[in-house]
Amino acid sequence: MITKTQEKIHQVAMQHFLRDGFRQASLRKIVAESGFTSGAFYGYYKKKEDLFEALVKDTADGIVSRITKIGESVEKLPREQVFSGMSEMFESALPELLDFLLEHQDETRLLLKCSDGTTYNNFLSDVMDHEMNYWEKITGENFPISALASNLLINSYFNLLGDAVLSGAAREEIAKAMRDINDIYSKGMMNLLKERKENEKL
Amino acid sequence: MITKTQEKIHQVAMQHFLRDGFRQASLRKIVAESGFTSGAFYGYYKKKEDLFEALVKDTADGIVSRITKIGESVEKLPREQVFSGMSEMFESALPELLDFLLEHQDETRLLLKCSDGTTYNNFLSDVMDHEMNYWEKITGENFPISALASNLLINSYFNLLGDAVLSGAAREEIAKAMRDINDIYSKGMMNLLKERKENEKL
Amino acid sequence: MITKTQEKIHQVAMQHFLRDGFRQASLRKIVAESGFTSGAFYGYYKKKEDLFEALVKDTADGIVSRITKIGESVEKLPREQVFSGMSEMFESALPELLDFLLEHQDETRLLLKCSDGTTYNNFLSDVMDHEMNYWEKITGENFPISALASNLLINSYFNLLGDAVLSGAAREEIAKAMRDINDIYSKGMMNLLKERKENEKL
Amino acid sequence: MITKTQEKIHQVAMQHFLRDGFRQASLRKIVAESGFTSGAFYGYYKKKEDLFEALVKDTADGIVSRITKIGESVEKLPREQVFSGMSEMFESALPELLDFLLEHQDETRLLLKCSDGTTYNNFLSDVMDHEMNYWEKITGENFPISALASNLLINSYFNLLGDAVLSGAAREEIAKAMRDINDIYSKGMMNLLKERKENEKL
DNA sequence: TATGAATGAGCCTTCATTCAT
DNA sequence: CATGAATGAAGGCTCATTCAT
Repeated sequence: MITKTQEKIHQVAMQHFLRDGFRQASLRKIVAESGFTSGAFYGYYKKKEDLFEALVKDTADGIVSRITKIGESVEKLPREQVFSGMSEMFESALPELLDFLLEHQDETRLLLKCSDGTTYNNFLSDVMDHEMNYWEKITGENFPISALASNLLINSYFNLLGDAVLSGAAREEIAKAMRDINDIYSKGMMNLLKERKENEKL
Repeated sequence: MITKTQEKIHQVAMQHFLRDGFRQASLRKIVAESGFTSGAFYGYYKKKEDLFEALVKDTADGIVSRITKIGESVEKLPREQVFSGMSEMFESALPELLDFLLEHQDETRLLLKCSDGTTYNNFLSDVMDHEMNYWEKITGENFPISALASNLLINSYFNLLGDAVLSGAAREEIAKAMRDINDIYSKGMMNLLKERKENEKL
Repeated sequence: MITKTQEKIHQVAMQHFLRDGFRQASLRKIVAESGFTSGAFYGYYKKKEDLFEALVKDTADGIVSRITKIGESVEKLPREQVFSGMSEMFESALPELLDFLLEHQDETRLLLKCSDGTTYNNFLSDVMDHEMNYWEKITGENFPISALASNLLINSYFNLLGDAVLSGAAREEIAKAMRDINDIYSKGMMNLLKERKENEKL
Repeated sequence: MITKTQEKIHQVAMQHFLRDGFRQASLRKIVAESGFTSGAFYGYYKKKEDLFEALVKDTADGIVSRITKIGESVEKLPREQVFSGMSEMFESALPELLDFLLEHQDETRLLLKCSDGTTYNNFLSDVMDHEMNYWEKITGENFPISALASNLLINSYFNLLGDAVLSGAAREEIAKAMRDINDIYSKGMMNLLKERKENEKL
């Protein structure tokens, strides 16, 4: 399905895109370093960006589906349990997402740091925007933070996760850090919720 | 101190840099759209990047000094109060930083989103790296999260702040969101700390 | 090994370099007049200077090797015969060098008159400097002219040869002139040597 | 007659022209380093080249007149004495010319090595061409070397003189070297003449 | 499938010079 | 006398892409 030629080009392109970013990377150099000519490349791809997509698509889709799954789980929760449930959700969904990202670190970096000039630019934000309806439930009458705040927090959380994966630390260290961070987020939110409710009663 | 010519160039450059990013923006187009020739530009600046710097320097310096000031305040706290104190610190320092960023929204966006190809690339991360010694105090024996986790959190916090400012929301809305988020962070951390201490006693 | 395209570019470039010198010649004009675009050029060469080198390298190497050969012959002479021998050496080596230069007149002119801005700038002086150890023998106890004088003379001789070749005169006329000039040099030197020796005896 | 402004510009221009050559030197940089603006320059000179000329004219004229004087002396010699006389002429005229050149070393270097792009390009050759009628006498029935050969030799001699002056050696060393070289030239020529005459007799 | 020659637009920068003030 | 803003042309070079073979 994928020829030796493509394989070689992919391998070299990965290095270049990681090092220089999509736009700054030179297709001619990638192709030349792969041992082929420009013409050969265009037998497989129509545009430079198609090469980027080839490197990144599976990982991107995997991330989207995993994040979507988290969203869907949250959505299914009864409104009163959204809050307590969400933390557990994250906690239980995190390991798989984390493992997935760690197994595709290069591609993740491509998506998050090297995609300027491609449709994957602002990949994470776009995903979050797209799935935002899932998270909207946590905003509302029973919960006191604004849509803006929750939006920022959710985004921030996934950016943080990306940074964690790309930090270069060992898997276990990252996992522990993320568990702690999850704790902080959820405890912080629960506490805020409780406090506000108490205030309301007065 | 700044001529009409520069003013016009700055104004047009701001639009182009915001739209295309530093690298992708064409100096020729900026200058032409400003109503001048390339040669005129180089009477004022030595390099394309100098133009970017001219647009951004004051804001960048302002951000650095304000963040540094927060760090220094935290550093001065006695170790036992770092934690409770830090939240207050942030809370009290935030309004000024926030106002500053909101007053220089375009420049802030330039710094955070359009600086690829300039020395301001990764501006926030660099600032945080540089000031990291201030925050290290919160990692240590009395506090249970790893250096990685605290590093990620601090970075994440300022990125979130940047996103908030650039969200386009009204100042008050942003300020409220940030106060809530501060609350969540600090309550979350205090809670985690307390819980861990209780666990230790057993 | 060399395409029609390169051939055409070489031909046009030769004219331009001869007329304007390397630096003053416009690559854009050369390429355009050759019937191609700038991009085409850079498929063959990495830099403007590489084009110059392509035109000139073989000739430059040929000159260096021929001059080196003369130097080596001189070096092998026993000290007492350096002087009488050198003249013969030159006389016998000259025809080949002269023919070589005349066969590559354009390239020679490029090297001697049009190389400003390239590594071949000061080509002849550099060659002479590099081979200077060969000629040093003629300076010393048995010979009365200073290192400066001999250095100047040797340099002058080869510059003169270059001028002769580039004079536009017919081969035979040039050859005859050079033979006469060789005669003058050698007779002049021998005479000076003899006279000084006689003076010493007194 | 020459203002402080011009003086300063001249001084800086001299350095730049010596270092970079006329063409490669940047007028803007010269003027700026002199502490003035481009506009100021054009109050004194119409073109960049005029500045070069201002630096060089007196020296160039001095050289021309001195060389012309040598030529005129040679011209006045009766035909039979051209040969023996010429050597003396050179020998007697040399010191003054040499001193003149040494006193104007910078200007001489400008003329001989840095004048590309000005009317002084090929200054020496042009002078020699222009004065060539003076030297033609030494070619002819009584003298056996061709016009080409004598032309080359005369040119070569003055080039050598220029190199000597610019060698950086001490005045006395240069003078001695030139005396020796004169000797070689004249002895060589006399000898050739004598030998040829003897051959003719046979 | 792969070549490799060629395109054409674009890049940032430098220059000598002019001219209104 | 000097300023300094502006010109306008030119410079070498890189790029993604096309296409006949």
